Amino acid sequence: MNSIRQRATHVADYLARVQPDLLLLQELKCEETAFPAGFAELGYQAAVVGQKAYNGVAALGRVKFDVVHRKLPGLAEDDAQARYIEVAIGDLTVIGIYLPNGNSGGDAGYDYKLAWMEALRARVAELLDQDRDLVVTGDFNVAPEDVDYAKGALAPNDALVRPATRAAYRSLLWLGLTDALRAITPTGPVYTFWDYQAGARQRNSGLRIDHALLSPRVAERLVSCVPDSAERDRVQPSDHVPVLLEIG
DNA sequence: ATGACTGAGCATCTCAGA
Repeated sequence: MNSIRQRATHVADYLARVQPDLLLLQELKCEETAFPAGFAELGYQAAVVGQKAYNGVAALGRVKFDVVHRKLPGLAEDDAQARYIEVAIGDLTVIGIYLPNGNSGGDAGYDYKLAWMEALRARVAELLDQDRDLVVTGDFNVAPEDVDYAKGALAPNDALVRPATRAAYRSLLWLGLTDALRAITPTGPVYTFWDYQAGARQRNSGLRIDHALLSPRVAERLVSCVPDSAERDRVQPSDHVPVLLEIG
């Protein structure tokens, strides 16, 4: 979801209703000091990586977790974009990402997206080499296949579907990760995002760009993975909906 | 073919989002 300060009650309602063990948030659009404090009284510990105006990620857990990284290893030392949080729940590593969109900033903006994806691939490879159990989830800003966006919802050369974007995404998957939503629903459109413009929700002109990728042992425990599309029809909704992942 | 919504910020416009 975008803009946590606008939608703190949406999140609180979701936590109370669904009671996830862990909730990963993206596109907070606020600094850490401005992150809403009220989730603690619902029993959730918060870890926030924020910045002014843009980006921002967080983890909310009712299970105890430790923060392992607040920046994606492998990026430039002075990279200040708040897009990555890596936490550990015992033997399980969970990475929450807000992957760069890549449509702004010209060639440099798109190159940054590809560099970010390569750094993510390298970090995931490192964790798999260590035999860690792993979930990588969040807003990937990648529609992996043509079925993953409605006709006309994106230009053919959009940074979310450009061949180099999809190749980078496949190189991540091919480390041995399972796309949890596609393991549950192998074919057909399943969207996680509908634009605010031009009646996109009413026309079901959506995208599948929010993913949950599982390492092999975690994939064996997969029970369900489904976007909560009803959240898109709330008052003042985010343009993204939550993706609920259940592992046994 | 065109236009279109939302939030944040040194703000009545620009930038970014996707």
